[in-house]
Amino acid sequence: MKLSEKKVLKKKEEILMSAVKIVNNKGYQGATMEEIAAALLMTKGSLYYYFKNKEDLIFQCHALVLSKANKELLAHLEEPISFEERLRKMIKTHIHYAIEKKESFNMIIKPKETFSSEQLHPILQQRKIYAGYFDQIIQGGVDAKEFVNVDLKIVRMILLGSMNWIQQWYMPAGGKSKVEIQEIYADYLLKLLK
Amino acid sequence: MKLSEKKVLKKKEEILMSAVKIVNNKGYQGATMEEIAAALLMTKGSLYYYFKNKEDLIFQCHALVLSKANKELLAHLEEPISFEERLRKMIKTHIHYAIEKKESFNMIIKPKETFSSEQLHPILQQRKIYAGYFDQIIQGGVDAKEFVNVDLKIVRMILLGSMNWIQQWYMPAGGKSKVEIQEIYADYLLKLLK
Amino acid sequence: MKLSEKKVLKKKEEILMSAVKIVNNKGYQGATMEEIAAALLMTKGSLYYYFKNKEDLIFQCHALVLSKANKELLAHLEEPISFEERLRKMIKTHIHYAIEKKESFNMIIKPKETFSSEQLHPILQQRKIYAGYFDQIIQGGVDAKEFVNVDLKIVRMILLGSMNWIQQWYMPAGGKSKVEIQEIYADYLLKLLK
Amino acid sequence: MKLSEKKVLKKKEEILMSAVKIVNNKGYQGATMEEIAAALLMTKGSLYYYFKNKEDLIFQCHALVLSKANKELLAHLEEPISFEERLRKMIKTHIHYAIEKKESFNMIIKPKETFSSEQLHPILQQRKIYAGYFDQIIQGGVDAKEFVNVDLKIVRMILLGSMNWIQQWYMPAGGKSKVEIQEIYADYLLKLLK
DNA sequence: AATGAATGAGAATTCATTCAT
DNA sequence: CATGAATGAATTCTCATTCAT
Repeated sequence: MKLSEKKVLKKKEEILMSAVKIVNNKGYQGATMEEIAAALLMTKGSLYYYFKNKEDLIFQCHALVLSKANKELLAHLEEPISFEERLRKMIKTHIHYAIEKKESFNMIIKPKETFSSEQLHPILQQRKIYAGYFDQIIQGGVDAKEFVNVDLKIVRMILLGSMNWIQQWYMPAGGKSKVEIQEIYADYLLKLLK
Repeated sequence: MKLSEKKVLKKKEEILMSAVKIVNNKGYQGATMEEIAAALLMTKGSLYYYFKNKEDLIFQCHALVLSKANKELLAHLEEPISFEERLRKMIKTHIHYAIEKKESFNMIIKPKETFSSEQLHPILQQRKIYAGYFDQIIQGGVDAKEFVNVDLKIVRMILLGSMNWIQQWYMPAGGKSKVEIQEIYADYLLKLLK
Repeated sequence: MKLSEKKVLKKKEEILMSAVKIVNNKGYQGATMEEIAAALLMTKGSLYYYFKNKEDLIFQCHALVLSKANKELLAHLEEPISFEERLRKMIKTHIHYAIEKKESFNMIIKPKETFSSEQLHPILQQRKIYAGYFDQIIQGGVDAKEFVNVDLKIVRMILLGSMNWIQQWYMPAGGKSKVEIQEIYADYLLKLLK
Repeated sequence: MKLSEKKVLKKKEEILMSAVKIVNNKGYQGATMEEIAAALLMTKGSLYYYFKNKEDLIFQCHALVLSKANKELLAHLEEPISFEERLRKMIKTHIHYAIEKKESFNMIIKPKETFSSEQLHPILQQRKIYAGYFDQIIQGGVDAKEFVNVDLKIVRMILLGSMNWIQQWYMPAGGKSKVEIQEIYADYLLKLLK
């Protein structure tokens, strides 16, 4: 890869990182190319050098965020500790994302009708992988008799659903800290598996 | 109230019921007045006879859905049965809404940045009331020693969050039926309180 | 004329009197049928019982105001006093209209491009008659050697123009009273004829 | 100032010059963005590249015209000739504007209720300056005993009012020429000061 | 690589007008 | 007579997209 190509890639990611925040606050329709460009001190026109069109840009936002989250989760999966400990870490990681990277995170959890089906497919694929990591740990725990036998899919849905919801109400200022929430949620959610 | 006023109200509700579906599929920005009107075999202009502007129309969509959901939940609250039974019914009702009235339901769970704060307030107020019904039952159960002592707010959040998530994945065709899901969810979620 | 017809005429005038004010504040395009109706506690639709359309309504506003002003001026014209005295009275009357009936008055002085030429004509005709009254007095005064010989049309234009302008700046609260202005203007303007 | 900024300014002025004519023929409400754009062989959308919205565009029309008129008048104010000569020149300049730049001129004399008060203020300020130039000459003439003592404000109002009125009746084709009118008006109006 | 300028296809909104009741 | 309801054309405004420089 030539240096110039690397530069382009870096710039692309820079744009995506910034765009993620805006798209999340305003939604697909609400976010304007103008706004995305302005946040980067660029002009609208320049965005079209890097991305084919708006849909493409926003699609790549999703892809970027998802692959990052997946990578992080995968790391936990492979740690040589008990299933309960591993699931606990995954729960904390997920909550961390849900709270600290709220903007990016939203992209994972609702790809919506925004995309043409050809673009939607790889995103859903990634989501499936992400969910699979949880399934592996839960099933592993059940097999190892660490967890009681459960309906795998349903329990995973309860886990993810309840955690995804946190960002709807979490306020850094008042109430519990992120760490407290991580602990409490891990405790309660693990009760489902005991 | 005069007959004419009643007629207007009925028409308004008719419009809202139809609009809810569209707004939910396309989102606030994606739904157009044209489309909303067309679905009712009206013209754009007519909508403005009933609603001040787009924001007003969509705001009233939220208000309508919320008040209906609230009413239904309240009924369960007052039944003369054990707290566990009542909570079970409320869970089932909530899931029923989340699945069957998916469109309307979405409006309740993300009012977002769509609304001017003056309109947002009454919606949040209604949401608070809705959440309060769950709190009452949970606290009641704890006081009556039916449930173990829990962090009220957190548990309620886990309940609602996990249930709200159902609509993201539920597919009537394959897998479990609504009734099954209602039962399974109720079982699992009640484990948190035991 | 039947009683019912009289009633209609009365209602028409009532509408016109009210419309004049609105049209004057907002201009032809700015004034809406809605607003005109609302000021009379009627509905838009009802206006169309009395007037063919908006243009017709506003045209009749002009006609009404002009005919009233003309009638009043004519009275002065025929008083058995010196030309100077008569002109003085006419000046005062005109200023009175310009200040006190500002809204109505504006209609006289700028019929503009608002009207179709067929409607514009009678209005211009009336204006000509109004101007003619001033011409008669000035010419009469010149013939009677009360006034010096002047360019009739130009002087009349200076008179009317300067008086029409008063409403642009006159403020009842501060500065000179209406009566003072009437006196001062009469004094200055008569200097042109001496 | 960079070249590009200058270009924008030039284009802006080009648009304004064209818009002034249209706004004047049709008024604020009557003139459409479509029409203004078409006259410049542009599209509606482009106007919004240069101006925030219609109100902004029209506001800047006023500002442009006023500042031009003010500059011109100021030049006369400083000529080293008698007060009478200077006032005569100012009268002629004003009449020239009223006749030849009728469109632009109208904007000066009636800012109206069109503007939000925050925009209205600077316009009124400019008008005050314009009027002040006349006041200076009149007062100067009085002090220098060239003119008789007069009510400064009233006389200035008579001057401006009568001249502003010219455009209501002046027809290039028939009757007197512009130059004749300038002379006659100057003669008559100066009589007020003698 | 970036930008400034322009465009055109919608979108929301307004309002005169109509008409059945 | 009056009105409520509906309409549709006109108008303002937005924004993704293009392209010459």
